[in-house]
Amino acid sequence: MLKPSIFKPLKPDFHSISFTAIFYKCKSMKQFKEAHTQLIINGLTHPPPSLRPIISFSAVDPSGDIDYALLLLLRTSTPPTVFLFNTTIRGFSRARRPGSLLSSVLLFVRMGVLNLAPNNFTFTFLFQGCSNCVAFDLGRQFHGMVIKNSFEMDVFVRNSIIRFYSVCGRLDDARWMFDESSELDVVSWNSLIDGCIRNGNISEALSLFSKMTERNDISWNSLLGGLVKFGCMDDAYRFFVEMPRRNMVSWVVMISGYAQNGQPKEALALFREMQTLDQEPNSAILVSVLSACSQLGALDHGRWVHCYIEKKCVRVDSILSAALIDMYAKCGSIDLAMQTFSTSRKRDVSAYTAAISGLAMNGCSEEALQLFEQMKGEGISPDGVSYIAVLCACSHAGWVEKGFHYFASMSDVHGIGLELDHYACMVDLLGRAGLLEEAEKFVASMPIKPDNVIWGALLGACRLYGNAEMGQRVGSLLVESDQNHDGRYILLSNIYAESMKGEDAEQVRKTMRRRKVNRVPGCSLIEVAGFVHEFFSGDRSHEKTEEIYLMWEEIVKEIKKFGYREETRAVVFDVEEEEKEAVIGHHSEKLAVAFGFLYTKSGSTLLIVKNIRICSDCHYAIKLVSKVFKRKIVIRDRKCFHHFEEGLCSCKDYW
DNA sequence: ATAGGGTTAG
Repeated sequence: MLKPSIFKPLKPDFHSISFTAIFYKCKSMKQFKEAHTQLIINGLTHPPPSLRPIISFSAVDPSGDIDYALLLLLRTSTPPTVFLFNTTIRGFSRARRPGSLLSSVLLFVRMGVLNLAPNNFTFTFLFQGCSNCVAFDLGRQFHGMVIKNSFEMDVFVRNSIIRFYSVCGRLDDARWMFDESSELDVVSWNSLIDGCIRNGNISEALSLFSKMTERNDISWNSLLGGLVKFGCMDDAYRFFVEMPRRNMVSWVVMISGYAQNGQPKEALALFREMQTLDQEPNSAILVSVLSACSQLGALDHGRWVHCYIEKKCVRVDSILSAALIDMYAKCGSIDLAMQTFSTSRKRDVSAYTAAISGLAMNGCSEEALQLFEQMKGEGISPDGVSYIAVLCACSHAGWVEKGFHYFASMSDVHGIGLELDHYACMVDLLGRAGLLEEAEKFVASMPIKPDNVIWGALLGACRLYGNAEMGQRVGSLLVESDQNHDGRYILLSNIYAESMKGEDAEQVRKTMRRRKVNRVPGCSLIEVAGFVHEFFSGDRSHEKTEEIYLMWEEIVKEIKKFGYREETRAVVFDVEEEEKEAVIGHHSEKLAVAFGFLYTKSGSTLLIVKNIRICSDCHYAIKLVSKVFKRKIVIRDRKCFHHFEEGLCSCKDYW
């Protein structure tokens, strides 16, 4: 709340200098706007000195309002200073929204019209904008102007250019700027090293790093961050161990890196190490740990983090809130997710989106759309991510018309840019509904080039509906354009096999072998008593293997009484022929179920996370298990949740 | 009076 003392009393001789003082005390956009209102009410003109703080804040502060800054800048009674232009350009450069770079450029042009000469600050900010937008041609023109105006020896300008060329993929130009420099500082080195990593030249980055004479904490963290972004977690960890001092950022980079690079177990292990060193995690680390829990379906771990947050009174911002909701939802506990959502105090678009997508993936499409409408009713604008959740809800429920309605409203009503992910949802929607021709036409009509994900969605639908003709057409293209993706070959080969084209199926498998594409092995995770256990297909490495296999035999014996017969359709390409028989019965989720039966309280719900899609045999078997043994079983596969209960599945056998 | 390189979510 605004403190009245800032504004009162208003004296009759109040003049603009006093307002400058007031502006300097303001700490939020709201305060600034109220003070500005007072200034206008008092009939004062807009002399630039009064507006400086408000323009700076509006343009640069994360909670600012860049449009407000622009409005004021263009309305000052006397021409604005270079400083004000610089600040506003800086604001647009970091705004990262459509058209913001153009605004920076227009302001730059406007400066010229007003005969204001740009300075070194101006160019530094312009290059930031060009880097953020990867605007190579524009940046090169600014580089020309820098040379003409003799700013190229300014180390700040120079470093911003090094960074600019690096992100544009012009490592040679970046290197040239670096080598030609008479004055280099630690930032120049960090920027070039980051550029090398960005452009895939890890060895050059490491060699430069070893040549650095001055290395502060940021240099180390910068190197770690670059390696992590490039997926080189082993290298990153080596430096993490080696570095002289680790600060909070180092831990964040490593733990979030593991979480983002699909190594959630390593993320949790490092988090534990951090705790044994009595280091307090910050909220960024907790977010990453929650993300790791989501990936593993590690509900106990996730709950522990939630308790920790409450015990330590960690401030729950919108990111942390979304991460908590997402964790519960991805661990199959949609009730806890919704409870967390409804008790969270700040519900912004990300918290809503997490809840909507949680409902959607757990098969509660109706509730998901209701919540979406509620969000809009509260005046919160959806963004591109919220729409992915909405379209996903429609897709799972088979609501084609609704899906198209929302799809159209994205750009029409909310002005949100349509991205590949949204198109992929629509292809999935049509494909799942069996409208394959329409799906193919939809792809053909896309204004952006469809990527492999789009074609993959179409191919999946072909398999589901047994459309061999389209499946072969799409699949043959896909195994060429996405050569390293094992799933494409498997789908195509199965499509051939199912339409009695055994030779073609074999041909696809040969191609796959020739290209040395490895199959990602099916793997299921189950958390029992705080430990995550991992099972592969036909796995015999677990210390309780004998018991587990015996238990599964027992289970099979029982469900056979209720009509279970092993099915083979889905496993045509699962294993080499001779192994097939042995492995069908032992897909990883079955082993996980057996393990769960052995080591959890009877009657408790089992949660299993699988890395690939569940096959129809396992699906059928587990439905029966849920009925015969009166046990709720939740399996999260690559695509959606399966809540098995009383012999039925929440996916309605449609996945 | 302004600058640059390192961190989290849906």
